[in-house]
Amino acid sequence: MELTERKKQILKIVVESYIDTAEPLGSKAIAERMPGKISSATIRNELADLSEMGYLEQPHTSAGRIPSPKGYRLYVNELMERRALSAKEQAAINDSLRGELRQTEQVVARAGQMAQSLVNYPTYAAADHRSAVTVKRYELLPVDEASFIAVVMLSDSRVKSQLMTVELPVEPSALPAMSHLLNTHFTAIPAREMNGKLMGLSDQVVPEWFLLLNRVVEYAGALLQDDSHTQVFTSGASRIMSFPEFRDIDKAQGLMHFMVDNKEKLPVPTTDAPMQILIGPENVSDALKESSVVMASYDIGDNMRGLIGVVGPTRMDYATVAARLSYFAESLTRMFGKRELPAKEEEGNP
Amino acid sequence: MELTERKKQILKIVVESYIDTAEPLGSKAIAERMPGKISSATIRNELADLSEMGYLEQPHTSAGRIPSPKGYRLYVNELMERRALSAKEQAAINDSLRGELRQTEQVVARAGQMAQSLVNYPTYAAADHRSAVTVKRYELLPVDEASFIAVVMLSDSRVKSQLMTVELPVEPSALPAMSHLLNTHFTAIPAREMNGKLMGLSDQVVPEWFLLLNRVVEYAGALLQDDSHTQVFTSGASRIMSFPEFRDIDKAQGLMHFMVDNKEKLPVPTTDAPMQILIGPENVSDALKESSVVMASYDIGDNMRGLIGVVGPTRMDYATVAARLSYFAESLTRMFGKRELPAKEEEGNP
DNA sequence: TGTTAGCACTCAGGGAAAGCGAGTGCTAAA
DNA sequence: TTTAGCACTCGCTTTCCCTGAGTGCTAACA
Repeated sequence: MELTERKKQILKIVVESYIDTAEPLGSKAIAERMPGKISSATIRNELADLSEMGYLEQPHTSAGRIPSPKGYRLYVNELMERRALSAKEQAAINDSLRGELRQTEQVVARAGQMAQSLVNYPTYAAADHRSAVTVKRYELLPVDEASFIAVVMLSDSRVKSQLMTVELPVEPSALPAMSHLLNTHFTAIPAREMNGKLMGLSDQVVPEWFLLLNRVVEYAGALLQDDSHTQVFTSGASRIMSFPEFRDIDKAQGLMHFMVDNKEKLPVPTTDAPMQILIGPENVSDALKESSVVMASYDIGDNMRGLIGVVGPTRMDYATVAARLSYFAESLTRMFGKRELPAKEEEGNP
Repeated sequence: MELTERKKQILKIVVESYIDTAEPLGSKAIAERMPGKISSATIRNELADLSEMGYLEQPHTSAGRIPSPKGYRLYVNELMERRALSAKEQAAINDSLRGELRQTEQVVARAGQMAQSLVNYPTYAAADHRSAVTVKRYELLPVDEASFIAVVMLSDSRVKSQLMTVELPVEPSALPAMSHLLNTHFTAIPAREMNGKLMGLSDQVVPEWFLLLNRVVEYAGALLQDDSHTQVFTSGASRIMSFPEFRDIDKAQGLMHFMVDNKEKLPVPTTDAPMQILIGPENVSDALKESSVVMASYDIGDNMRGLIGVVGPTRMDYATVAARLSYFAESLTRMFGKRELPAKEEEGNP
């Protein structure tokens, strides 16, 4: 059976109406919205075809039609108008970005919140390193005879530091030498290579240093493997419950549990595309089988990628969300994509 | 009217049964649970008295009785058995604390999660500084000709650092002198005094330094006022929905919204008591008027206080929650209360 | 004076029955 | 291929009734 233009048009009407009202749409209502004059009987024939082809479903025999996931997919791929944002909408986004740009570390969380207020669906946000982080430089600062500060500079220009106390007194004059040793052997390598390495250097290392160096190396290793940069933030999760499809408490709970207590398992993009949409059963997690997710990514510095996800019912307003989210992501890239504090790489420019 | 022993006993039975089943309890059922043989008619007389005194309520004329907030309050203050934990329960808590103690900064979040699994109600966690944080020491480290690392050590022994780039070249040799200046004038003072101070020192400051120093002072000021230590973590919030009193989607949403999107407004202790309980309408926030909150605090280091809160329906199992939570808070104080890296105070011991 | 038995009364909750109405599929004619 | 007509389906809502748990009150009892 062929998917004629008219069928597509009908599908589009059904999808958009259902997005709007969450009510099934019947043949008569469709007929009224079709351009030209077509009778409801004709529409019924078309509807039967569309159902047979799997683009529409019927909640029960005597109800109107609603889109199936396959129907949404076609809508998103072909039918949806890739709307540009109105000047007003763009201004709203730009306004929300103006001002409060904080530490790189907080950009992600804020971005999620802003997106939330833009799209009016729950959102989540996270960041990922595009390539492995390594240590760029160590610095040890004396504090008093029993403690010192370890400063670790990472390849993505983050700087981390920690106060450390050791049992054996620290000889302040020895710290530069130790820093040097660390900088020589423990930079630009992945965490897993760090573990054994100190052992291998035992002939070069004064035994008294060993404990202290070990502490620093352990700390650096923990930083590299630290998953706090993988931390996921959600905003407006409770809004889920205002959608009629989640008025059912058990469904709502399933989704809420996922969004607030299992954030880490929220989907991440599987492609490099600037935007990706997962519709209902296309989601891997069971909890999301009745929801859709729109994801967009943006650049932070030259080595990180931020992610914003929007969660909603399968009938979410893809056109609006996609338009706003992609504009927002582009704006973020524009703002944070080029590091305002360029990190000079050791290898340098040719 | 007097609150006789028997009345208290009846109240206790009603409260505990209602905590257990969330169902109103009738005179007959109460009579069966009373020691000795008392007829349900007698109980009914007592119930009428207790209702009149405001300790019990009736959902409707022909239902049994349920406790009023005043009834819960009496229960918590007088009737509840302050249970000690069984050895098994204590062991469970100790086990959960063993092992993964991370950075001080993460203790709070983990503590909330652990508490969650202990009490089976949603929890929240936060930390507060008992006294104002100030900067204890600055250190500026050269990176390259246009950037340096600012290391700021705070009075609570946290160490923060940030990479900074300045337009004017940084003369590495000048950094120690700048550090010294910062350490002389910008330590041990509150953030609000920092703002103007640099201006007042303009005669002592080489003009070229000004920009750079300003950046560092601003950074330090931001750290002191940083509210990230006021960040609130919640665990298991979605569990709220499994209580019958929150099967109503709108109630559930109200509370969820509060817990996941308005965490900052969750109650904090108003007294120094190790544990505080807020019952239903005793809560200030409207969203919590039908819930109860049990809060406990513990020490982190010598200058911070962690908070754990448990949120549940008014009929929450106060006895169990209070017992577990206080034991848990005590354990946390034992673990983190004395800083394992003692921060030497400038003033020192006498 | 407190306790108990008895009794009429109340009221939420749970079906069953009935009516409504939106929407369908099918048929036959245009 | 489109349209009008028609019988049929089925989820929702409303109404009504019944049941049973639980009450308050009264009068008798210890």
